[in-house]
Amino acid sequence: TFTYNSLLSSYIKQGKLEDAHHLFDKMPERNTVSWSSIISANTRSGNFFHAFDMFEEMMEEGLIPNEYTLGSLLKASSGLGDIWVGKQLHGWSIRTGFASHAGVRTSLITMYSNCKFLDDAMRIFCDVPPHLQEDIPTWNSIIAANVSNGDCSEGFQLFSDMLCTGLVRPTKPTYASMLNAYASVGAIEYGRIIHGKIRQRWTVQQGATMGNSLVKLYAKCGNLKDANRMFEMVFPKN
RNA sequence: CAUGCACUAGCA
Repeated sequence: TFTYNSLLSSYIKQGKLEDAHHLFDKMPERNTVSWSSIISANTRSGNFFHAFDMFEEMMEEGLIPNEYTLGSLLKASSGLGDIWVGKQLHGWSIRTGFASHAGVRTSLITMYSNCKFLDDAMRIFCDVPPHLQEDIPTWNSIIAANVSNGDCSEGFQLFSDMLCTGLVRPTKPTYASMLNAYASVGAIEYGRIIHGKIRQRWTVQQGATMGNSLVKLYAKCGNLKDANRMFEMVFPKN
């Protein structure tokens, strides 16, 4: 089964979902890892309903989801904006103890955030025990949650709290959220500082996924010349 | 052997 799972995950990495499903169907044995792989592949590609279908089939085979499966299922409910399913999963993860895993927490925060329940997202974040404060996706998710739900000042506060712990370094998603926040409050000069930090750490190529946020920042703040310059740097061929 | 975080065109 390990061998089959490895092959399965390599299909998924190559984006060959058809082949992955085909292999999955004819595997002699499927364990929780196999199911988690195929379910996460479906949520990542936006097939949320299919992910839940597979989840049902998994249960029918008598297998119990674990923290990996749960993360993907929460992401699927988040993608559907289905707060009801999300809450069911939340309840179940508390009862089983999986809620204590960093990945599950992050998914819960994102799920509540996408469903516009910022308060619930914050409640989850506040329960994070100290030893999980070094998990950067957890910070990123709660910062993004506040920024995208309109509470930028809380986003700035959290960012600074994060730096104060000294436990984690910002990553690309962290900076992207900060750029979005500065864009939405029109603080272009602070945005430039972030831009500088990004340039210190990544090449234009490596930082390409933050290009959109940079274009947005400069465009929003009326500096079309810089926005155009960013656009050309990030998408040189177009 | 598998999970979770930002960005991801235009119009509306």
